Amino acid sequence: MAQRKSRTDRRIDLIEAARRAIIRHGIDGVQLSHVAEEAGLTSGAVLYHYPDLSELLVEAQHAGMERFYEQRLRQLATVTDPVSKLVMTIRSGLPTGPLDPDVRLLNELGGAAGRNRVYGVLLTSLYDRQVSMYQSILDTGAALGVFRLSGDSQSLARNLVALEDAYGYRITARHPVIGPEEAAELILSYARTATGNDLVA
Amino acid sequence: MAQRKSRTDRRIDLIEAARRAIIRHGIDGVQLSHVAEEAGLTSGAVLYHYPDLSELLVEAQHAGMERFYEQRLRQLATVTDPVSKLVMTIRSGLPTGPLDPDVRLLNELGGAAGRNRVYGVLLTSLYDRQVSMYQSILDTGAALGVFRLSGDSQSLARNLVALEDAYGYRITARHPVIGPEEAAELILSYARTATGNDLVA
DNA sequence: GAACTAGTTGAACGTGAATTCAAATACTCA
DNA sequence: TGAGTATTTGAATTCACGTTCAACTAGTTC
Repeated sequence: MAQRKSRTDRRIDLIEAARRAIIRHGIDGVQLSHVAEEAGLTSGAVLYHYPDLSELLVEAQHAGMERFYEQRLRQLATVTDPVSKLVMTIRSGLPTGPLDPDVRLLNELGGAAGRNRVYGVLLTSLYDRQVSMYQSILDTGAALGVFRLSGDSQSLARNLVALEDAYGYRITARHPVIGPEEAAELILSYARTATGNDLVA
Repeated sequence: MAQRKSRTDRRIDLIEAARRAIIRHGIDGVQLSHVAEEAGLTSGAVLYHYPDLSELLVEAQHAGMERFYEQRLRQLATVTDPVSKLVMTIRSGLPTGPLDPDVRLLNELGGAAGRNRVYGVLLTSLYDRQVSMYQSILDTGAALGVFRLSGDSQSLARNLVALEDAYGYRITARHPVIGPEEAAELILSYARTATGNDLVA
């Protein structure tokens, strides 16, 4: 028998297992047995904690998103210079490679968000928070006179997040020439014209 | 009994039916019976034409992509002025609204492309072709002295397509403030700095 | 219009997954 | 230690889906 765990511990495990299962089989292709296998449990045990699989999937997506976002914020807090912040943030929004689990998970939501309102709301809320994150970096840099913005900070921030998203898809789809480095450089080229700054640390 | 049709006609119908079924149920959630229902046939009839459902799905995705791309090219051919071309192309790459079937279909591929090589290749090739499309518009405009490009045309084109893609996702996910108009304006703001042109027709 | 061919149906079958639940097991606390 | 509770298992059941195929139907050809 698998190691017995407390309700809360097991639920955390299951959320992790669901994350992996979604990445492996797709948000619409994942099934109870996949999650059970990832968790090293039987289907019955999964059902004991989550009688409704779709609820577990939503929680898994939610947790994955929060983790992704929190991680970026945490990294951001380690520097103060707006230029470093901007460059670091651009890099932290891109997958490390085609297999990056965080981005793979987020990408699963893209299609589903058009069909499922809950996923649409989740994804939209992540986007908006990321926009705010960029916007505050841009505003700070402008206030300090480091950046000379080419437009309103919100529009620029929206475009920056949009670029991240799109290159995330390109990289996970294994574009033969656009990898993490190239994508970062493409976004940076936009960020340079947007801020009027060379963006060299 | 459903109207009897020739092999080729029926296959065309089935590809259309599969397109609708994918949009409704997701690329990983679609099943034989969904396609049959959309086509007004029984599962057996579908299987008679496509013994392997996944092949039909690939064909449906392929057809949808080609249609999307050809449509853009055709529209592009109706004007000659680089400014009009650019503005028109930006608009034609965005969904008309959250329910736009062409973009909904393409979005389904995003997540699947990370798991399925065939979908990855399809999506990558569409991206590259769209980049070429933009690049030739930019290059022409630059040659005519209408555009003063802020960087190499390939990078600018890559970013333009990336922005389209990303806003396609935002719109189908029903972002409360970013609709087709707003997205077009955001991309145009980038295109203006990229071309040094006001882009007013 | 008879023979042939291609397309379609519907029922039968097999498979695999979700669901249910009694029994087993491990932990908690008195 | 022993009673009680929470967690997990595994087997039984049910259900939904894909698959097969004989029969049927509507065209096509001669």
